[in-house]
Amino acid sequence: MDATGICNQIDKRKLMMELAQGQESARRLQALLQNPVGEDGSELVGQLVEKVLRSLELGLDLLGPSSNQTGENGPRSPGGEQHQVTDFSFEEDPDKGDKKRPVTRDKRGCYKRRKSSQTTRVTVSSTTEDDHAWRKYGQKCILNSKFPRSYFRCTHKYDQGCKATKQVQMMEDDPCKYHTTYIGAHTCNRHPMTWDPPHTSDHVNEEINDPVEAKSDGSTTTIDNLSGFCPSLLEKPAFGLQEGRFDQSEDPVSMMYRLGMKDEEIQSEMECMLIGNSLGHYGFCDFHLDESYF
DNA sequence: TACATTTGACCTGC
DNA sequence: GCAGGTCAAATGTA
Repeated sequence: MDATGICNQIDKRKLMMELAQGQESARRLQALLQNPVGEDGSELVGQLVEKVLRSLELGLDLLGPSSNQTGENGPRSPGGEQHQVTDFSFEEDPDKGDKKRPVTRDKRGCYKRRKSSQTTRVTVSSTTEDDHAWRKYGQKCILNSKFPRSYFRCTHKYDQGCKATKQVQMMEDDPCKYHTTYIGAHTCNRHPMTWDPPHTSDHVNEEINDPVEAKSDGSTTTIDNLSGFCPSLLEKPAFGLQEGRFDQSEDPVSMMYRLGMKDEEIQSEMECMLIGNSLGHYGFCDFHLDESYF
C-alpha cells in the first residue's frame, strides 16, 4: 500500500473514532440531562457539551479544512481548552514574512483562562533553563510571595501554534532555586507531543491532572488492544510488540526516530496512540499525549 | 531591523 | 471584589 493509501486509511479511522467519541459523549449528555450530575459527581453537562463539540470539530477537520465552518475564527485551538476571545486565527503579516500572529480584535487582556484541568507539572530547579525556547510575556507579584512570578510561553506559539507555557518563581526558602510550573505540552516541531520538563531539574515535585494515568506495576504496558489502531507499529520489531509488550524505558517518539521513521509516519502513529489512549486502551508512564496537538 | 523583555491594563474565575 | 493570568504598547538589545 502506498503512503497515500495509508494516510487515507488512518484519516478514515481517525474520523470514525472522533465521530464515535462524539456519539458516545452525546449519549452521556442525554443521560445527564435527566440527571445533571454524573454518577461520580465529576462530569458536568458543560464538559460533555464541550467533548461533543470537539469531536465534531475534529471530525469535520478530518474531512477537510473547508468543511469546518463553525466560526469565523479560522483554525481553532484543537484541544479546546483555550478558546480565546482574542481571535486566534492566523493572518499573514505583509511586513513580517511568513510569521503569523493571532488576529486581535478585542482589547488587551481579553483571553480565556486555561481550565484548571490543563496538564501541569511542577519542578524545582537551580536553573530556569530547559531544552525549549521560551518567551517571557508577563510578570506578577503574587500575594504572600516575596518574589514575583514570571510567565513564559513557547517561542513557537504563533508560528507553530504551540501552547506550552511555564511559570517560574524563585523559592522563598531557597532563592537559588526556582519553582517552575509547566502547563500544556509542547506541540512545536522540536519534539512533537513529548512532555518535556527540564532535564536539569533537581526533581519533579508533583504532577497534576496528567491526562495519561501512569501504570503502577512496572515498566511495561500491555498493548493488545492497540493492534487495531497502530498497524504499522506492529511491524516494528524494536517495539517488542511481538510479545505484546511495550518497553517504556524509552519514549515512543525517540524510539520511532531511532527506528528511522519519518516525521509524517511518527505523527500518524502518535495520532493512533492518542485515539487508543482516549479510549483507555493505552497508557504511558513518562510520555504524555496531548490532544491539543491535533 | 528584528526580536526579546518590561510593565500597566484588562480580563477571567473563584 | 480580588488574585492571578494574559495581552500588547513601549522599550531595550544585539
